[in-house]
Amino acid sequence: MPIRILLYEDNAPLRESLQLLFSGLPQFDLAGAFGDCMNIEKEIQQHTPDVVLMDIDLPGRNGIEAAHIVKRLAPGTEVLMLTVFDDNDKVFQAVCAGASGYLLKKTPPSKILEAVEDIYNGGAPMSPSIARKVLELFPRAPAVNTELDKLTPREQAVLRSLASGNSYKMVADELQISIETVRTHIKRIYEKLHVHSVSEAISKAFLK
Amino acid sequence: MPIRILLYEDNAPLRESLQLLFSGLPQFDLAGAFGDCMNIEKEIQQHTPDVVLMDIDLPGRNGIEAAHIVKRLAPGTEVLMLTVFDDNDKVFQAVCAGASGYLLKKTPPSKILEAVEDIYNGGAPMSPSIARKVLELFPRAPAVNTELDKLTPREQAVLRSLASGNSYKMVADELQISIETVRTHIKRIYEKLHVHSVSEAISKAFLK
DNA sequence: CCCACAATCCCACGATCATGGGATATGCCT
DNA sequence: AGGCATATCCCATGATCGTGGGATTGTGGG
Repeated sequence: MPIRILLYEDNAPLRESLQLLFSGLPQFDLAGAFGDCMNIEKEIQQHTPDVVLMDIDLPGRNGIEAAHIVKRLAPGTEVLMLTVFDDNDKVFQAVCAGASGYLLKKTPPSKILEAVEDIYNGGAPMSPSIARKVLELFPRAPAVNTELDKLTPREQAVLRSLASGNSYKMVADELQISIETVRTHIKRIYEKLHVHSVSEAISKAFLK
Repeated sequence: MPIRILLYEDNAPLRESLQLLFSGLPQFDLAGAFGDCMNIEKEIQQHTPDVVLMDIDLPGRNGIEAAHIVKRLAPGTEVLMLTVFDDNDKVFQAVCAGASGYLLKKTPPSKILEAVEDIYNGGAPMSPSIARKVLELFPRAPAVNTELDKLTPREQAVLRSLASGNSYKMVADELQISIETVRTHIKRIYEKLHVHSVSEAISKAFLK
């Protein structure tokens, strides 16, 4: 069965060339191509696409809003953003809107086709520079981390393992040390963070 | 100038074949290859690599800890994780540790070389399935909270209270219910989330 | 009018955790 | 050489948690 696609792109020449591109290939079924997404609710419900190719900078209602709508109406439908922007803000908004892929428009057509198949198969195709931006969005702890910094690397490793839901024994296995050593590390952690349970330690170190 | 690389991989055959792979190419300079990262501080300072290829599952001190160390000692050095794990937890930890790339070991050698160049040039090479995991880590507004949504409002309140480090008794006081009720709610939470401890529940509901 | 579900409370038993003692070894700094 | 931090391991005891029952109330949908 071909991958059913909807395309939203206000630039007519680009839209038509993409249309042409998909029309020649049996593994794709371009169900529709539109210059704006003012009626996207109807179009989504009518065509039930597997993948939506979405430009960000659209007239009237932009691609970010549209992505939100798609994910609300059809959570299983994958949204692949296609845009000239690669600034942090746009990437962040797109990700929060539920997009699972993000390609720059300079991406060669063959890569776009590949990306559609990728995203349909559960992947998240991204231009390398976009992927980097996504990573940079993560609150990578540097400043606010006063609490975590009090712990030695080993203690941090123990706490991370606990935070992922492991028991003492599982931590011991994962870190290749005895359970007694795990217990000792945890005692130190409790002293340093002034807490008295695993969940309290996780809370102080990671959640706030 | 070639890209200077350090390699950490405990599987000797794989390590050696990667060594061989790099040694034949002038654009790469594999400065060292090690079976563990117990002395990584020294090695980083001595070789000042551009890129560190890091296995996650190493004996003694794992790749996550090592990535933290690398980024602390040499923030400009890029860390490319190479691993068999693609679970949310490992990916999250790697990202938080400062890794900028994440490849599954099944990745063909040619793609690994490409990824090293990508990461050196400011990209963030990731296996598609990994990229998807990274996206899923984001707190998406309309709720990727599939897990949290399974819980009733009261159960969510209990779990939030636990996540802030409270004991059963403290939860009971906070929510003005008896400790037995708290225990019952927690039992339901465990059933619904398929977990067996407070920290595991917190992990499933909030951290992933 | 039931029935399912949410929310509340109770008990008992075994498993796990928290805490207080220890101990040894290694490396680093002075 | 001595002090300090880190990391490893051991044991005992009491507190807390995890799990398996059971129970009552109110609410909303079929």
